[in-house]
Amino acid sequence: MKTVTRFAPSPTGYIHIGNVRSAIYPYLVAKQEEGTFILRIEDTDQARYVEGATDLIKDTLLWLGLDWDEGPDRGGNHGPYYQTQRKEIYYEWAKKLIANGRAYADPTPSETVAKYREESNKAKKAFLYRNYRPTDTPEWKVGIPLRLKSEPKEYTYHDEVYGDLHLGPETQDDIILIKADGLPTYNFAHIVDDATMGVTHVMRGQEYLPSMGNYLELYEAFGLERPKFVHLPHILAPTGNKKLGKRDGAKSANDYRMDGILPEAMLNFLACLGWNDGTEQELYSKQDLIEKFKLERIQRAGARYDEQKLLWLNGQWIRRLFQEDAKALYARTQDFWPESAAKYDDNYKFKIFSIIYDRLKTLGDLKTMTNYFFEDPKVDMDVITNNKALKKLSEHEICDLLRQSVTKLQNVNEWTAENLQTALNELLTESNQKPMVLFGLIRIGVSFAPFSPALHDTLAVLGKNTSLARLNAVITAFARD
RNA sequence: GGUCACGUCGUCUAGUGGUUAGGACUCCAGGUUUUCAUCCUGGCAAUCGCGGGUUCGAAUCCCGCCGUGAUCACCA
Repeated sequence: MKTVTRFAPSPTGYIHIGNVRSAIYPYLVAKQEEGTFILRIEDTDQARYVEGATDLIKDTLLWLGLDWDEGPDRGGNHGPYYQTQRKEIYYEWAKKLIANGRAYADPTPSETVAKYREESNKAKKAFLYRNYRPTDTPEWKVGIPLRLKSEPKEYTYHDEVYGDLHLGPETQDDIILIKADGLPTYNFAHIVDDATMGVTHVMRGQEYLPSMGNYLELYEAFGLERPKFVHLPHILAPTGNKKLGKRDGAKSANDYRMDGILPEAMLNFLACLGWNDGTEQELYSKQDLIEKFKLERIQRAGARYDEQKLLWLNGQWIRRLFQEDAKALYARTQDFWPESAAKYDDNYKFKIFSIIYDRLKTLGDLKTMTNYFFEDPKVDMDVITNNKALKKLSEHEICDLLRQSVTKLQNVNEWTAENLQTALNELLTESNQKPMVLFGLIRIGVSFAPFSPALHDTLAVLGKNTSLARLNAVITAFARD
């Protein structure tokens, strides 16, 4: 049987990164078995529906490279892929249940149901509606909630992550199948959809584990074969033990994209949060993941969301992708340069990127780390006088050193990194200074930045005119004092 | 309260009867002739939730306990 998996989000806003993983794993399972990955939009909750949320979700999936085989924009043989467009299918299935006496229309007003619930809560008992099942039920029609007529019993099932599990009769209840607004509940719709779409692996968060009793009963009532169940552990918030949610500041994938996190790193990070292949590998490409992912190696305990590791992974990916194809990676940096870079061409920016990429944690770092390549830095004498290595020198000595440097550098005819390296080394012996002092001084004089790439690289990219002009500007500033 | 699940360094984890309990992130120290970062080397860090048992031997098997979380919607 062909493997079919699905990601079925609700368009109630952006999907935060904690939920993205439940799209990644089904994708990997489908791809590694040359199966089908379906995107289904579960938009049956009209109250929480957010306009544009579907686009946000699609963007996120596309950014991460999780393209779906069937679903919105792609079509497929099992559509429609929006639940609100599948009403007729649900009604048809509902009628099967009514016909064999496993569902009934419930005329009980919701206020009364609420009262029942309150009673149970007060008595400190789990609320089971079947204890209040009405005896006189009308014929079902849209407008009246349709409930499952549960026949509670023991169930045993296998979960690919959690192993063999069993559920007692107390877990089954007369759940609502179709709401008064005529739309199905998740509990009912997902089973019908998965069955009609041929889904072989039901993958979702572990919060659905307690509802399995009801689902198992539904599969049975429909005479359906059970799909494989894969419940995923929660991703925990950075602090506390609760699952990560928007309230903990769980950001959207788009937030990370704008911060300059690479999708490769995000995919790697999320996939390995609660999963590993048993080796000591840390860096996984999408292809690696597709080849090596194994459902049974998913952790059972929740994994804490640790942004530190994401950042590290991102740095690793920046370096790796640069080695693989520097130009291609550079092309992805367009939105991350400081404003002052706008008037410079790609050639110049690519040179900068080439000497600074290996100290970036995110592409966003470009914004703060490259300013001095595009505009002359403000000459700030304090930066020099407060410098640890330069403190010991008098202003006079510093000035002399600067002049000596300018003279030396002026004689570098072909302004290349190699030649500069040579000149700089000669200058070191001639001036009889420590690298910390001499190079530190030139570095600051030319950038006034807390850190920068290797000095000879920086000077080479900056160019002869700019480099010398900046050093002269510092000399002038000293003379003025 | 009922039901279910989970429990190895601060964090992510390896580990399925015999290991000095391994790796990664973070942190610290040293090195790579400037800074920052990369990279390399080394270090700190888990009495394997606790208590019993089985066994010559247990993180690994059994029992009990504790802790944590999820769930008990006309939300998904």
